[in-house]
Amino acid sequence: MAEGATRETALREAEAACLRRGATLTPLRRQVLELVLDSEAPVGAYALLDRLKASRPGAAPPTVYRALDFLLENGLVHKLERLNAYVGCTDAGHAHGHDHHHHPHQFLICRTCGATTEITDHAVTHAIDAAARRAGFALAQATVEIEGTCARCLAA
Amino acid sequence: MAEGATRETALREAEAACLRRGATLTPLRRQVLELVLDSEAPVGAYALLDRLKASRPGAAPPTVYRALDFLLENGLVHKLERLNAYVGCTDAGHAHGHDHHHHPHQFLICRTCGATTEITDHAVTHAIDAAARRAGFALAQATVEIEGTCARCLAA
DNA sequence: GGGTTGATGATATAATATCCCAAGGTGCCG
DNA sequence: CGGCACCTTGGGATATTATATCATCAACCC
Repeated sequence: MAEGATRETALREAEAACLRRGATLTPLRRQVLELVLDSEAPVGAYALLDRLKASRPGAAPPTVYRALDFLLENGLVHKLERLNAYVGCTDAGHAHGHDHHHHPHQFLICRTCGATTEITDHAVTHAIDAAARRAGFALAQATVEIEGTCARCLAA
Repeated sequence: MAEGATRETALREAEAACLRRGATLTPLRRQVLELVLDSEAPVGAYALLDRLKASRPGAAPPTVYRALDFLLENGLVHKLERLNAYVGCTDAGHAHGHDHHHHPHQFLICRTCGATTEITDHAVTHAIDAAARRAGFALAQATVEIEGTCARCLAA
């Protein structure tokens, strides 16, 4: 995120995805999405709320949580459970391949710089599917959050 | 958990593990561990606190969080990030194979009955290791939480 | 005794998330 | 037009999860 071009692309794709799904990307929701996309690292709900207040003084926790719920539902952002923070979905256009909004994905979270990378590793996905199947477990969604040190911080 | 024999075994192994590690399983820590082991499903910190108060009226949030921190450090319990809840580690004796306390593991969480199963699937572990390596990422710890419906609830 | 360390007690506060009710807007249908 | 259903937002209160801080106490070492 954060390189200008990507942000605009992501926003355009978000609007297209909502259109396809019959969902409405209202100004408020779009603004929260912009705030998430503008963050380098995962961003907490209350940090979003603070920034939102600059243009909407009346904003309260439910304001941002409702918008986040919508964005999560529609696969436009993801939540990092270990951090209680949110990131934009960078798997541009995944909706083409998936009717459902929860495409399989994993995160690499750097403990040093906080940067978070979304990946879609099919070997991981398959191994998890297989493990669930072996346990007779019907998988709905898998959370994979890998913590460590990113390549850039290792170099430094 | 929760079948009598397992509980006692787990407690004995916990004491042995602490001994090996030079850590002290004090009465308080042991009691919190018992409370976690006695729960069928993952249990929240404040639920533990309520139960703890029965025998320790003065207990406060830090009381239980400090005990949980110790138990997490020593690999005796795990935290489920999606649920903000805690379970006993059922990988009995993993400390024999791992000097460090964070042995690789995954969870299967049933949305219907809440039951949570810890598994250690080497294919998943390897796939994650490989994905991290490919990204030049030094893995410290991976959180894998698989949500869905367990075999028993599927049958019903 | 004096000093250090580790564990606990106790109060307060921070950070994250949800509930509830009301108000406005939009479209649909009679 | 009027009424109704639906979705979205406003706004306040509250619930839930987690940490900060300072004091106390016991064990141990020298």
